[in-house]
Amino acid sequence: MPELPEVETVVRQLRRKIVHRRVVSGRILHKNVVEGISSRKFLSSIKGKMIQAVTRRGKFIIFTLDNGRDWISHLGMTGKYVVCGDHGGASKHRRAYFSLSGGCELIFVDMRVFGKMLLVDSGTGYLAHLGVEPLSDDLDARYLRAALARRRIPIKTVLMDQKMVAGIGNIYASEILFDARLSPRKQAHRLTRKETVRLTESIKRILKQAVELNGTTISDFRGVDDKSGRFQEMLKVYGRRGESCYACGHPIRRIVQAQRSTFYCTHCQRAG
DNA sequence: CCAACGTCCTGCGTGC
DNA sequence: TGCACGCAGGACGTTG
Repeated sequence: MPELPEVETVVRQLRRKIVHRRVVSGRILHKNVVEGISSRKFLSSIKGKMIQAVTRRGKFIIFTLDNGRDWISHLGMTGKYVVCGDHGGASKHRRAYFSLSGGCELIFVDMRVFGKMLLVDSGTGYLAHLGVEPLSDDLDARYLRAALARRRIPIKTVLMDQKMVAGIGNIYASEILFDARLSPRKQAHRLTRKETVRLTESIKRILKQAVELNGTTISDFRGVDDKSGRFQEMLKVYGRRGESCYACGHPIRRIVQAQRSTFYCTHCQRAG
């Protein structure tokens, strides 16, 4: 479900509610949720530990524990965390349950079970394969130009490659390319210097705006406290197949790239 | 090294 | 009504 803005929203909400609480007990309700070790081992490793911080890297959530280990979680397509009996905790798609100190409950709900949680020693570099954080200074036109130069695939597909830039998914890839007036079909290595600068600016502008609006709520995405994001009101192309482009009036087209939907305006985003 | 494709899951809407 | 199929905000392993 979530891309960088949604995960950032979740992390900020979780931070307010669960930092400095201890894990009193827990239950894993689906066998595929914990990766690498058994559910039993996972639970015994986090039990009694305090959550010192909640942070984000790409689309991963990191719960820093006070025993030198990180509890890392990915929401997959449909995962979400519900805290303290907030709306949604009673879902039949509950996959994990944690009782925290102070009478607080943390519940992981995930219909499709693509979400994951695992435990790593802090600083082992489990997330080291991820590319730069798009909202940090690490992402600039120079970095992007070098990264794109060796890729012989469409720019849309490259934008979603977490090893290049971490956090962009299917919705924001389309929105970013519309903002940059670039065709999603253009081969990555064929972007000009000028286009690369534009793309860099669009990545930052769109993601920053989406974070400010608490992400995009389509179908069932909700923040931890069940508030909707508001970026869906800003979507210019995603999910708008056949509708008129707000800029030029031409119909928005849907194509499939790397088995994912891409939406774009063939007039505003001409190849070439 | 790179690119393309299948797979892990469940549920919903659509059309026959 | 039933059923097959396409679609869904992701990532990774295998194959060529």
